[in-house]
Amino acid sequence: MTEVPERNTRQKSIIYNTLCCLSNHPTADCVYEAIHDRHPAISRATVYRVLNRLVDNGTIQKVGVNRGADHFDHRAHPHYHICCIRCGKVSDVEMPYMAELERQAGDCRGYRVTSCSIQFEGVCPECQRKEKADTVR
Amino acid sequence: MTEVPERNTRQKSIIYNTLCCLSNHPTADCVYEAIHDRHPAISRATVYRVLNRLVDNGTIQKVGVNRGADHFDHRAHPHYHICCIRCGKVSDVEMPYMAELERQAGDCRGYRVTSCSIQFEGVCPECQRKEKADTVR
DNA sequence: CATCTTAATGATATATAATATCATTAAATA
DNA sequence: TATTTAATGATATTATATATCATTAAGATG
Repeated sequence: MTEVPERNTRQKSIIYNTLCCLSNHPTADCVYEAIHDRHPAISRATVYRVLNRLVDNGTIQKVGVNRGADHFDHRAHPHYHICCIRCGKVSDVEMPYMAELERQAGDCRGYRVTSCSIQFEGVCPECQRKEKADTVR
Repeated sequence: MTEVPERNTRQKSIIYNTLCCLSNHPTADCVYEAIHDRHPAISRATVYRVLNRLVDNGTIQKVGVNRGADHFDHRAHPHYHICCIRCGKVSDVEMPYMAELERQAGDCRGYRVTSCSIQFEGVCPECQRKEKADTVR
């Protein structure tokens, strides 16, 4: 039951810094690729492990999407995301966070609600432009 | 561009009927297992294909969850679901559907919003009971 | 500073979920 | 009944992520 001390490693700071620099909600693999050129010794497994640990920490957040790999957001505070159904890109949604939603579903079916996320899907501006171009052709 | 006719096969009706009978938001694999005893010749791949086709049809809906396989709901009309973080069970959430949410995020970042789902997570009554029992022990 | 304990890492194997491929079957139509 | 081709069954493959385990090194201790 005693708290296990967490060690600060070179890998952790590199992975976290890279996530912050990328900033565009990359997947674990994207973070790995970005790191790999300059730090070929850092393992893919370590990237997955460190990102998940940062999520458990509450330092960052994981953004699950309908299809494909999880994305990661270097900002931990609760907010919504939208995922492009064409290219998979994830962006922030500038909408007030509805903290009362969890409570609203609270009594339902006797569940104790622990989290509640809204997943928006759509077509990003770039992909809309591509669509338009294809239609004209 | 012409519409391709869809064929009615024995497998489709068996798979759809099984989904309706199970009713408890099973995964594709659960549907396969339920079918396999009585219909060993029906392939797992066919179960996946037919379920996805029914989703595309709008006959049923796919329920994506944070962790683990997608679940399927034989009812197509839009409503929310909650997934137990202990046992993975999926249940309906009796809460009015907020159709205006899509519009609310509409202008955001220039995305054309196509869908919006809320994913509740929590601990189901059964797992709460187990937890309590474990704490007492 | 040297030593010790063990958390963290790197390499790899494995698990899981789902799709792709392709020869064969059978539904719908003529 | 014959024809066309969508659908199927078997299997391989892909994608994402975790598990395993020997090795490394962070942080504490003397």
